[in-house]
This record gives sequence, structure tokens and C-alpha cells, in this order.
Amino acid sequence: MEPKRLYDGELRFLNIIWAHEPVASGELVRLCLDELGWKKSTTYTMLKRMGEKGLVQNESATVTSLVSRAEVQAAESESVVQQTFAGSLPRFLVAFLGGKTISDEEAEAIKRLIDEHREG
Amino acid sequence: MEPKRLYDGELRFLNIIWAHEPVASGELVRLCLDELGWKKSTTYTMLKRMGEKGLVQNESATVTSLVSRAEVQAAESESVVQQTFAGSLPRFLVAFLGGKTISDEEAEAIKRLIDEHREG
DNA sequence: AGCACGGGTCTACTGTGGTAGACTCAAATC
DNA sequence: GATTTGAGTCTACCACAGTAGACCCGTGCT
Repeated sequence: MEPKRLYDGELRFLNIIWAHEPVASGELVRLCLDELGWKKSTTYTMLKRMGEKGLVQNESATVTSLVSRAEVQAAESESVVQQTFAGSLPRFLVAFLGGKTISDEEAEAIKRLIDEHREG
Repeated sequence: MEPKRLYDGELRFLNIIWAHEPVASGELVRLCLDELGWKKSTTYTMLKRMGEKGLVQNESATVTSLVSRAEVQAAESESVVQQTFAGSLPRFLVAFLGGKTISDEEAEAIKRLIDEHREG
């Protein structure tokens, strides 16, 4: 999976698919109408365009994703850290945390994560 | 500054401005030609459009930015964590770290950052 | 006076994301 | 056989990022 950044609409669409796949196309039309306010043809247009990009698949009226949420999220995070912070995670964190504070639980969770990914 | 997400071109343009401001407009035209391959009119169009958005300023042929790099970076990181990870920093980190490993120094730097932003 | 030149605007084309109306087609139903 | 219904396509409009060619204007050089 090349680190291709997704557009807003694609992401919202994928989120629905991930949450329900495999999902019947008609059902997906209903879901998109409810959650995104899209008309039927909009959903099908999206389906087709994203199918051409290899992001989703519509076979015998059953829609599945061809990229996992994890892959997309990894690419997205990678892309931002790379493009905006020259690949530096600490710089990202400095910017993100700014004036914010984080709870003790979150702090511990993060430290644990860091330890799990230490080299050596 | 509202968390308005910038486009690629705007970001590349701002990067040049940040690196040289205050910069004479003619000089900026040269820089953009060199670093981005933009023609003069492209640079001026950008300048004007981004001026209308309140991102940059061109006064008596001197260009300055109206948003700091830090602000933009904060907004950018905020936006990604919000949109792709439901605002959860740990989730972002799980995705970002993936199979990666980080050095001891980086790990310590990050832990220090975390502690500095604990609440209470 | 005339010209070159740098600063800057105007207009406009291209691509594409986002969105949808009109329509086709096959299967189910009456 | 005729009609409804659900799946799916075609065409198209709008907004806007990205990009640039043609042009205008003032100032200073010749």
C-alpha cells in the first residue's frame, strides 16, 4: 500500500464500510443516506471511483474494503508526521500537545506503548 | 486561528515564506521558481488568494506570514488525530508506531514530553 | 519622449472531489 | 404480459486547487 493520502469523503465512506462490511450495496446506500446524507447515485459514484482506485470492491452487490482501517490509519499518520514534521515524532507531539494536558491513564498508556516499541 | 486545514500548495508556499520572511516579493518569486517551479504569476496568485484567507500579507512588496509555523503544525496534528483517530492520541501512536521501533533517546524525550503535559 | 523593468492584476484553462438527476436493466411480483 | 423495485451507469454541474499567459502601471534610465 503506497502512502496515498485519502480525501475527506473517501475516509467518511470507508469508515461506514469498515463498520459494517461485508455489506450489501443497498444497505450501504441506506447507511450513507442516514449518516452522510448522500443520495443513492452519490454512493454508487463513490463506490465506482474508489473501486477504480483499488480501495473498495463491489461484487454481486456485496461491498468489501480492500484496505484495512489499520493500513489507512498508518499511512495517514505516517504522512502527516513526514510532511509536516520532517518525520520527527517528538516534534509532532510538541505541536499536538501544545497547551493541552493529558490524563494519567492516557499518559501511562502512552508510556507503555513507547516501551513496547523501543529498539533492542 | 481556527483549525483550518491547509492544502499542499499552501503549505509548500508557507514553508518558503517562513524560511525567509520578511521577504521581498520579487525575491519570493525567484525562490518559488527555484524551489517549486512556479511562474511569477502563479506566485502572485497564491499570494493574493492566501492574503484573502488571512494567511500571508504583502505590504509594499514585502511578504510576511500571518500564521506561525507552530500554529499551522498544531492545527494540522490536531486535525488528523481528530478526524482519523477520534481524538485519541494513543490510537494515533498505535497506528504510527506500527512495526517501527524508536531509539532510547527518542523514547526518553517522548516520556518527558508526556510528563510535562500531565494534568494536575 | 521613449523604453525597459519590476510589481502586480485579470482572466482563464485543467483536473478532480463532491454531489446528484435521469436513465437502463434484470428479477421479482401481480 | 405489465409493473414495481432494487442494482447500477451516464452525464453533468459546481467549487476550487493549481497553474500560467497576457496585460497594466509607475519609475527610472537613455
